[in-house]
Amino acid sequence: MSDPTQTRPRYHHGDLRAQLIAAVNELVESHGPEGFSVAEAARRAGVSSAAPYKHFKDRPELLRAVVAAGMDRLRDAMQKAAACHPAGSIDAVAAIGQAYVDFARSGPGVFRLVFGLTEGHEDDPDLYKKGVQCFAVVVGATAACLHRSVDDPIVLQRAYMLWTCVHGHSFLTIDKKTEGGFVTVDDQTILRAVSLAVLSQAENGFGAGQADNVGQTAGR
Amino acid sequence: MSDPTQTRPRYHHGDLRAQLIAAVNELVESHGPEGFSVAEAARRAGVSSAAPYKHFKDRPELLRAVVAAGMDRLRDAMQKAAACHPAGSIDAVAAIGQAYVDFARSGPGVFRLVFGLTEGHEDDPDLYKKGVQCFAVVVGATAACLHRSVDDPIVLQRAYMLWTCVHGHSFLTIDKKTEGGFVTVDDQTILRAVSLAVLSQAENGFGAGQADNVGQTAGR
DNA sequence: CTGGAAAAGTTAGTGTCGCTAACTTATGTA
DNA sequence: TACATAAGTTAGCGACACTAACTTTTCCAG
Repeated sequence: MSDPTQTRPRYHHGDLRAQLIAAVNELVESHGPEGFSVAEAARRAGVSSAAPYKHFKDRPELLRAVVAAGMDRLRDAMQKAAACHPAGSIDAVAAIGQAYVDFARSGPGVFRLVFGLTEGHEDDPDLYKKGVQCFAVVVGATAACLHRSVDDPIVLQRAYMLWTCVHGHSFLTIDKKTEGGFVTVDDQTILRAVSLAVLSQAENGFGAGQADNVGQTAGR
Repeated sequence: MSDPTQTRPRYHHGDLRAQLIAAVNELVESHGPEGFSVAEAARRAGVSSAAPYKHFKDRPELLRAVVAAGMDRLRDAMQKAAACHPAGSIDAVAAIGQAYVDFARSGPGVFRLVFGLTEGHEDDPDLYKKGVQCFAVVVGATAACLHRSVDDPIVLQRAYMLWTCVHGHSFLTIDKKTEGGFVTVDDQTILRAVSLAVLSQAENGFGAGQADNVGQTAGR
């Protein structure tokens, strides 16, 4: 009744629920977050404007389903990205960050829905759990990198710092705040620089040798 | 006709324009961004629901005015914060960051409006200019700190990195993503750590002595 | 002063949206 | 095969964004 991936054959007609979520995804990307309507989603799914309310209590609940699906995709993408690099490497951490930024860029509308808005969905325990799951990926990679436990306060703090930077970069890029030519940063540069800066402090002094090639890169 | 600060005496009744902006500010804080209506704002200002359209072309334009006022406040706050510390000091940079976070926390609705949404207002040249002005404050402090010119690519890049972290932290705190007890970060800690990490790289190796007291702080 | 243009407000009305109620139809199962 | 229920329908309500047409106030030129 709540898993959009498996089609439930006992349902009356098609899988309207999944179709509605897909429609909202499209609408959100083309008209911005909040720039959609239940009515329009129903229209695209070929049903009457009242039909969605058989599957979702109200508009926010439909939105929440879209957000939940988005968070699942984000978590999967980050896990997959980390798996491509040696456990405990800075590359793994940077790859997670890159996955995050890619997710934001490939679907700015949904990304904004997931993180930017608050139509009462931060109180939803399901979404909260998914959020924790996402953060857990970052924490895991951070812990491995620092050779510490996943509940070590230092690990949590560093993971959070990484998150803030990646999150901020994601938001600023999709908001086009980096355009105008006066800022030239590619993802690789910023992600590696931040990972290095945040993750090497707890170990020894700092990887001083790496520090100066950070400012050079420009293209991508 | 567009300056909400100076009252224009030649107008018919009161300064409805300013009152509407104020009303929307309140509504946005109490009902979330987008959780307001032109009609409700008019009601609060004591006029008919059609009156606002004598001052604003449509809903997005009213929104844009609110955003513009918010950006002005943000810029002023950052400038004021920086002025309390010696030019070129890390304290100045951290204070700017603190002002940014405070702005977000004191008015999450407006903050989200300024940075999170896209009801066509990133194309507005006025808002774009104000955005650049805000970033210029960060760039200025960064340049002073690094003893470099404000158009030095390294300065711009470092300023951008600072921005991403502060921006991300702001968003995650107002989204309550830091609650749940598993992350304990106070603003001071993260702001100083980030400023240090980002700003000391271009100079020499790194301020290694400071590196380890970063993880300790917990309360605020 | 005064007359008129224009600014700033009004009411009334349209189309859309969110959502509900009441009804109809298909489906799985006892 | 009967029937409970899931899944759809139409009709309708109240709210909202916005417009048109009208009224009132203010400013300013003569």
